[in-house]
Amino acid sequence: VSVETKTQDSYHHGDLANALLVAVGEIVDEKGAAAVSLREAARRAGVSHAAPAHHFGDKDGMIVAFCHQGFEILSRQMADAIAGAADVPPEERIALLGATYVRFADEHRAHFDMMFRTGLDVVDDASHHELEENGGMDLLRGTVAELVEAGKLAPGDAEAFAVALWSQAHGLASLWVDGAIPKMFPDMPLEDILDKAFGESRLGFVAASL
Amino acid sequence: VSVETKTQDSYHHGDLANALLVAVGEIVDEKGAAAVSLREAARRAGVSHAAPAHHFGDKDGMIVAFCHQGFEILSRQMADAIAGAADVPPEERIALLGATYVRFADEHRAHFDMMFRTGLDVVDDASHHELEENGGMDLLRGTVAELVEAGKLAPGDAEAFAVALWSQAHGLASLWVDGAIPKMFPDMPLEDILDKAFGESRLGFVAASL
DNA sequence: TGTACATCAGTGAACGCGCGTTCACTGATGTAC
DNA sequence: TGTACATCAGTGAACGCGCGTTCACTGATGTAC
Repeated sequence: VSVETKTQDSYHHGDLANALLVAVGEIVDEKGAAAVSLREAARRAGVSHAAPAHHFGDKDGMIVAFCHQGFEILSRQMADAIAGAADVPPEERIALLGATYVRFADEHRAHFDMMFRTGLDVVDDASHHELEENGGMDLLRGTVAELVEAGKLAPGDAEAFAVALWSQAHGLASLWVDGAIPKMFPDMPLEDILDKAFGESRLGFVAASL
Repeated sequence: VSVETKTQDSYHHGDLANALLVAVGEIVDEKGAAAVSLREAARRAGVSHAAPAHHFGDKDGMIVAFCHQGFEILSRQMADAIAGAADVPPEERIALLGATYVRFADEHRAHFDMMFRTGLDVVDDASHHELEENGGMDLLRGTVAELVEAGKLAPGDAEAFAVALWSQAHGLASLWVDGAIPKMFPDMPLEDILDKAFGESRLGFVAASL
C-alpha cells in the first residue's frame, strides 16, 4: 500500500487521516518506530507539516490511532480464525489463535512493532485497554475456559496456560519479525514453525500436564 | 546502582566508560530506550557532553557497548545456571536455561530492552554476532543436542524445538517486562509462571511429541 | 436560485528545544632520557 | 631526581538539523434562509 498524496489542485486532501496512518506504517517499516514523526508523515502524505494536528491533535494521538488500527485488525483476524471452527475441539481453536497472532505480526510488522515493542508509555496505557476491549484477550480466555469445561485442563491452571500460550505466540512473533529466527535457524519456513509450536499433539499435552 | 559522578576536583573522571553505561541503563529505565542520548548520559555522569566521544566514538558505539555488556551478563548467567547441573537430565537443564533467560530480562530490564527490543539496525547487526559468539546460543543448541542423543527428541525436530523454547522464554520475558502479564493476569508471581512454562513434565513431553 | 455565514481542513512562518558531531583548547598523566 | 614531551581525557563553544507545537491566515464546503 502506498500513501495517497493529495490531488494537486485540491486544497483539501479528502482522506488525510488514513493517508497519515499509511505513512506511519511506511516509516516504521523503512526506518523503525523511533523515526516516526508528524512532519515526516505529513511529508509523505503530501501535506503541510501542521496538517496532522487537525486529525490527531498531537504526535501521541497519531501513534495511538495507528496502534488502535492494529488492534482492530488483530482482533478481527482472531475472530475470523475461529469463526468457522466452532465445532472443532478447543485445543485446535487455541492453535488457530496462536498461529493467527504470529501471522498478524508477520503481515503487519509495523503495527506489531508499534503496538507491543516501542515501550512508549502512551502506547502501553492504550494497549491494555485495547486488549481488554476489542475482544482478542476474551477469545483466548474463552477458549481456555472451554478446555477446562471439557475436562482437559485443571481450573487452577487456566491462567498459567493462557499466559504460556500468549508468551509462546508473542515470542515467536517477536523473534520472527526481528529476523532473529531466520538468522539463527535459516531455511525454516514460518508455517513449519507454527505447526511445531501450536501443533495439535503438543497443545493436547500442555493442556493435560500443566 | 547509581552513576558515579566525577570527583569534583579532578579533571579526569577515572571510570567514565562504566559511569556512562550505568547512566544509559538509568535512562532506559526512567524514560525508555528512545530517550537515550550522549548528552543525557554525559549529564548524569557529571561530565561535559563531548566527553563520551573519547570512549565510544559516537552514539551507536555507546549503545552497542551497552548491549555488549548485556550479552555478557546473560551468557554468564546461563553458563552458571547449568554449570552445577551437569549430572542432571538435559530436559531439566533446558528448563534452567529458559528460566534464567526470563530472570535476566526481569533483573536487567534496560539491557533486555536495548538488546532485543529497540529495533535499531546497529543493535540487530551486533546482536546476531553476540548471540553466536558469547555462547548463549551454543548452550541452547548443545543441550537440545543432548536431548537428541538421549533419544528423547527426533533429530529432525531439534531446530524446531530450540526455536519453540527460545520463543517461549523470549515471549514470557517480553510480556513480563512490559507489565502485560501482571496487567492481564494479576497476582501471578514470576516464579509460578516459570514453573508452569518450563516445568519438567511439560518439557519432557515437548521433547517427545514434537 | 442565490447569498450570507459558520465550519472545517490545510498553510506557512515562527518559536524554542535537544540533539550529534566537530574542533581547537587545556589539564593531567606517564614515559624517555 | 629532574625535565621535556607525547599522549590521553575532558572542556566549552559552535554548527546545523529535525522536531513538536502554536497561530493567524486562507481556501473550500455545506447549511440556513
